[in-house]
Amino acid sequence: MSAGLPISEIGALVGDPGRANMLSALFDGRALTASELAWSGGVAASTASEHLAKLVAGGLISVAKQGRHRYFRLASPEIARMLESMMVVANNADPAEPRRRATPRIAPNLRRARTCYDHLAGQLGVGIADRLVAQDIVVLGDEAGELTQSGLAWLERFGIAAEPSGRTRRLLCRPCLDWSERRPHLAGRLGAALCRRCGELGWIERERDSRAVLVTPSGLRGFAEVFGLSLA
Amino acid sequence: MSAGLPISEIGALVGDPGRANMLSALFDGRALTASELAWSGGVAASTASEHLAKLVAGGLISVAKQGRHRYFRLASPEIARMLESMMVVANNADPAEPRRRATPRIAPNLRRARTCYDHLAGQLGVGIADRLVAQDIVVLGDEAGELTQSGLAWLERFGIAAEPSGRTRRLLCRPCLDWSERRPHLAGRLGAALCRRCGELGWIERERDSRAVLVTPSGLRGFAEVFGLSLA
DNA sequence: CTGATGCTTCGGCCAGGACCGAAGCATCAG
DNA sequence: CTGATGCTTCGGTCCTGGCCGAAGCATCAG
Repeated sequence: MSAGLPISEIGALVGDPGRANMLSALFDGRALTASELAWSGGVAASTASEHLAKLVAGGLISVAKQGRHRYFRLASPEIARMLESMMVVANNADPAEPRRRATPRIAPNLRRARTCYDHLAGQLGVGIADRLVAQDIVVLGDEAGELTQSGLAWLERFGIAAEPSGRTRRLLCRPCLDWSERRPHLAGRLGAALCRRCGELGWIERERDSRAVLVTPSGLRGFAEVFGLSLA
Repeated sequence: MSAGLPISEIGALVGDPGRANMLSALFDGRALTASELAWSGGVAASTASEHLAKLVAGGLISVAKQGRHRYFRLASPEIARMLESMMVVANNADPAEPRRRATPRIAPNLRRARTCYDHLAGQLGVGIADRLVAQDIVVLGDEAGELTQSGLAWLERFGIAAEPSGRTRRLLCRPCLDWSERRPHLAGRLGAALCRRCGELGWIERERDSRAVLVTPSGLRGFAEVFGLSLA
């Protein structure tokens, strides 16, 4: 019911480097403790505490206390969507300027495979998207993607059941510009389902305290057999 | 190719009230002069000039000089998408806090009908969306909408041809949370096409120097006949 | 109980940046 | 040419807000 914040408040919340780094760290949908976020933000614990209080007050993140830890997470998928759209703009912006001090370097394991909110990103995510398009399982556009008829069958063989209802609750398939690869990977319900299924199959494991995803030995075989991906 | 700006820079650009107001003024896709934007931002011309320079440097807006005027517009549809997603977050955020000084009051004509980037918003926009859903012309979800079979025929009768190709270049139909009505209206290619067609029919006219849209007398009849809308 | 750990509050420092008015250019009208 | 208008640059003021360290609470381990 409330009239909501002015849009500038939202911008200002994301506009501080420390807070932006914290939000980026939360972007994969996991809950992190205040200490972890202080480290992500590159600030002292006291400063981080102030930042986190503002983010909570602004409704961008929510908090759950558990023992002597406080776990913070993004407050809603809308927040993740907003951050994503801001990343898209940030990546396209300002082609002339010499970079001030952009992301210094991408850790190789992050570049290899990581999560992006609830789906797979990095070389793995982009590779999967490429193969699904090449095999005519999905047709991908600028803002949305569609599952082909044969794609539906393929998915069931892979162990992902067709959605029962809620046909438009959340977009089935959406391209998401990959931050490190600069090419789209799959988001939306399909992206999340693929990520979940790969976890069930034991093909991937999430690393502690990081968005990085580890491909298991059986995953190496699986991605090669099913997707034709050779993950160097 | 460039690594792009850090996301915090983007946030900071939107994070100033003056700049945010200017961007909101540009949100309907039109080009405005520096003076007009100074007024929108509620700052002196000199201050506005500095803000505009920053927005241009950050790639959020582009400029075209024409005589002794300089016309500014949003640099790309991605920017509009980003602003929209930020508005969604702003509207949902912070249900507790007493509003600091939100948008003081919505001008009645803006509330009645206005443009939102390239489609219709306000009571008119929401009303159209309601009717199209009620008449089973579109099915609307949280993130996307679909045109029904009968809807396709209806659209052709209304004078909107089926899209020839580019089936997924831009999302056909997308709900967009209406800022004043707090309910969705239609965006995407369909929203833009409807807005354009209503203009062709002479049902609506854009007001000068404002996002407000005027419903003409023939528009009053048209909206009543075709959509069953009585626009008080 | 005592001590360690996680987090927040407090006090104080400091820089960035938002702001304005006046002056300086550019463009157009006459 | 002169004067009006649109916009930017410059100089200077002011204050918000980010930052830290130290101290204060809470929670858990022993």
